[in-house]
Formats: sequence, C-alpha cells, structure tokens
Amino acid sequence: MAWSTRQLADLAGTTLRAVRHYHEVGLLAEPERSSNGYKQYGVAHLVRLLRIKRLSDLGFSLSQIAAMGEADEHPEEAVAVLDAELAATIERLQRVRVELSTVLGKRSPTDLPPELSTAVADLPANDRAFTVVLSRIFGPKSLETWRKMMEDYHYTPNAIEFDKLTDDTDDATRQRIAQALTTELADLTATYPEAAQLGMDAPSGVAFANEAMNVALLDLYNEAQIDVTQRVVRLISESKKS
Amino acid sequence: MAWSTRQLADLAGTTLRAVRHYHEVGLLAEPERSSNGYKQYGVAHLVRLLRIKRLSDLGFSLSQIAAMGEADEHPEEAVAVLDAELAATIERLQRVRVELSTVLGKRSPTDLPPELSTAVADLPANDRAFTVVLSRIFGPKSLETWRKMMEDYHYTPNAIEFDKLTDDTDDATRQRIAQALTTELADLTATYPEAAQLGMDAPSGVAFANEAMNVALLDLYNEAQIDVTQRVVRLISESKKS
DNA sequence: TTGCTCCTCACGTCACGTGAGGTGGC
DNA sequence: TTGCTCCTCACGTCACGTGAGGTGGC
Repeated sequence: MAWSTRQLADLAGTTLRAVRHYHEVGLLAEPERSSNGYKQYGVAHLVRLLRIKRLSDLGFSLSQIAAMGEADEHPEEAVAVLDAELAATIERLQRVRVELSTVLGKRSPTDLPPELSTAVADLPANDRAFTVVLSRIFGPKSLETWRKMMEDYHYTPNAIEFDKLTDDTDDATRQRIAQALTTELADLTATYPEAAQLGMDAPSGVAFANEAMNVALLDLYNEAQIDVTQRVVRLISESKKS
Repeated sequence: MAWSTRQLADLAGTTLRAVRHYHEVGLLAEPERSSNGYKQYGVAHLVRLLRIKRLSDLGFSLSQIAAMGEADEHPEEAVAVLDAELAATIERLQRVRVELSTVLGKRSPTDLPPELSTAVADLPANDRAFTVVLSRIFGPKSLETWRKMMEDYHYTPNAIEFDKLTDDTDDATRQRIAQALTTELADLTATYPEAAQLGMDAPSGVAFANEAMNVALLDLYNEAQIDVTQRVVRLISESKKS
C-alpha cells in the first residue's frame, strides 16, 4: 500500500514530470520500488514534495531550495533577498504597464525615448532616423538642446531645401544652400549657446559620437546632401580662422 | 564606414549575443559584409534593433515581435493581452510577498495551508503528517471540521495513550484503549454532527481519499496503533448494527 | 610577435514539457 | 487482445550566456 508517482503528483498538485525532475536534481529522494519496478511513495515523500512546491511557488530556485535542506526552516537572509527582488520586479512591471499605455495611445514610438517623440513627430524619415542615432550617443544635456532646436527650427526654408537636394543639384545651388545654412547655424548658436557644446557629453566619448554621426550621415543622406554638409563644415572652420 | 556588431549592440544597449540571436531567428536582417567578412550595420539596423529591444523589454516574446512586423505599429489586442498578463503577475507577486512575510514570521509552515498551522502546532510528528495528508484529500468543509476537532481534542488522555502504544503492548490494553477511543469518538460525533460527513467532500473522490488515509495510517503509525485503529473501526461498525 | 576584434560552431542554462518505445496487470 | 498505467531515455522550450577555436589588421 503506497502511492504511485501520478498519485503523489496529484496529491501535491503538481505534475509527473516535476516529481521526476526533483529526483533527477536530487531534491527528492527516490522511494523503494515494488517487484515490477513501480515507485512506492509514502507520507514523507508527500511532505517533502509539498515543501518543494511551496518554496518553488514562492519564487525560490531549486538550488536555493536544495540549500535550505529538509528541515522546515528558511534562512532569513534568503527570504529577505527574495522579497526585495519581488518588490523590484513588481515596481518594474508597474512602470512597464504605464509605458504600455502610452505606446498604445501612439503617444510614444518604439525607437525613441518619450521626450523626443513629439519633437520628431513630422520630420522626414532620414532626419527622424538621425535623431534616433543621436538619442543613443548624446548625453542628456545635448539631447535636451537638440530637442529644443528641433521643435523651434525643423521647418525653416533652408531645411526644406536641404531635404530636396538630389545628386544632380548643380554646384552653385549647393554652395548657396551651404552658405545659407551656415548663417542659420550661427544664428542658432547665438540663440542657444548650449549648441556649441552639442555632443560634448556623449557617454561613450566624443570620438565615438562623431564617428557614429558620420556613419549615420553617410547612411541616411544622398551625395548632394553630404556634400553640402561638408561645405558647411568647411565654411564654419574658415569663419573661425578669420 | 559602418558599425561593427559590438558597436551596434552598444548603441542599442544590448549584447553581442542578442544581436546574433535576432539574426538566427530572423528578427533582424543580416547586413552586408566587408571584404574580411565583418558585418557592416547601418542606421536601419539600429532602428530595428531598438524596436526589438523596446518591445522585448515591455514583455513581448520574440515571436510576438516577429508577428508585429517591421512597421512601428502594435496590434491593440496583443498589447491588451500583455497588459492583462502583467496585471495578473503583479497581483500574484503581491500575494506571494504577503505569504513570504507570514512564512518568515514562522506563523506558517511550508507543508500546510495557513488555516491549519495553529491547529497542528504541537502535535506529534505522525499526527501532524497525517493532517498534512488530509489537507490534500479533504474538501474545505471536512478540513474545517477536522481543524475544530484538533483544536478542541488533540490532548485527551486517550490520545496521549494512543501515541505511546508500542508493538509489545498487550492485547487487553489494546482493547481497553480501543473501547475508550470508540466512546470518545461517539461523544465527538455528538458534539460535532459534521464529523459524520468527514471526507465525504473529497474532491478526488471518497474512494481515493479512503485509500490515501489508509496509506498514511500504515506509513505513520506502528503495528499496535494500526491494530487499535482497526479495533475501533470494528467496534463502531458493530455498534451501528445493534 | 603580441593584443585586440571579429567570426562561426556548439554546448549550457532553468524547470520542466512532450513524445518515443517498451513493459506489466486486468 | 485491448486499455491503461508505469517505466526510462532523450530531445524540445526560451532567450540568450559562455567558452572553443580560428582569422585579420595594427
């Protein structure tokens, strides 16, 4: 008269495979066998299995349960650690739920931090993608500066013309736009003195940030736009020399 | 000019292996290679990777993310389902924390439901284990009846004598204790009319419950105690006939 | 030559789930 | 003989982690 594996599992409210798994990892002793090889469980196995299941349901790992041993005791420390983990998990999940609701309301895209989402709302795809890259390399100060500049200036006539540049744009037009943009940038820097520090707080280093911006530039814009950008850079460095 | 796998991973705030895993499961397209076989990632890869990471952090599985496709959209239903799951998980974890605090305060053992913990507080090991078994086979009504009976009667002189029985206890003593217990049981049934229904609400069936009780009896008590129990059963059935 | 980065297998993790293939008692 | 339960492999799951062993540019 004893319980079969299935009966033991049912009594404990768990599964056949779980019981066998506990045998495999040495958490639960194997019982004696009857003549046909069937396992024969007794009350001690049920008590042990219930304890394993209880602790497992509470969130302890099987190795933690093994470390606690057979007695009905639990190291206070392990319990405290687990409780702290649970508290942290609950908090995190609650924040995730808040995020989910803003994502659902389309108030937040999935590739940008929420603060930037309104600023890029109606930018062309490449400018938007460029901002995505910046969001990953700039520090918070630079990002905030960039956000303000985007919100105030993202539709100047010069920016619109820049967006329309194609590879067959002639040299004179390129130069004209480059000069106009340079002037505009100077005005911008006057309005936002922080703009001079753009990218200086990059957490991964200024060099890496510059390289990444370069990669993004080459990737997102056409030859004429890249050309104009380089002209702007040259014009600015020339004006600094004089 | 492009990003290496490590650079892409760093930019997205994830790991090398995660990026490769997304390639393996087809979530992220592989980029072109340079002449030496190195992967060369562009902005589009970064945008895609950021989206994958964001959705993954929110709790979507990779196959769910795959189903959502490349666009910046998310089926409302999937979001709602996930949110409901999160809410349920949070609730469960909160209940677990409450349980943890009672377990820590030793106010609750790990093998018994909380309601029974005080009732068995100072029972001998076998009676306690027997109660553990009952807690797994009785329905709620029977368990409540059992709890009341334990709290009122667990230290009658007869119960103490029963606990002390050994295999060399002589026949006369066995019979005397059996008769005393039978009388006591009759009194109990008078005080608790529900006692007559004990085990009748077993969710897994009365037959299974009886067999399980029998297994526990044979497992937990010695020959003399089992013998006395059988005498009690016989005495009761005789008294019913008359 | 030494370091560092990149690459591709390929096994490991955690707690089991899920067949596959075979045996034993009614 | 048919069903049902039990048994032991042994691979699968999920999202990567973690070496192993080899190559390429400075």
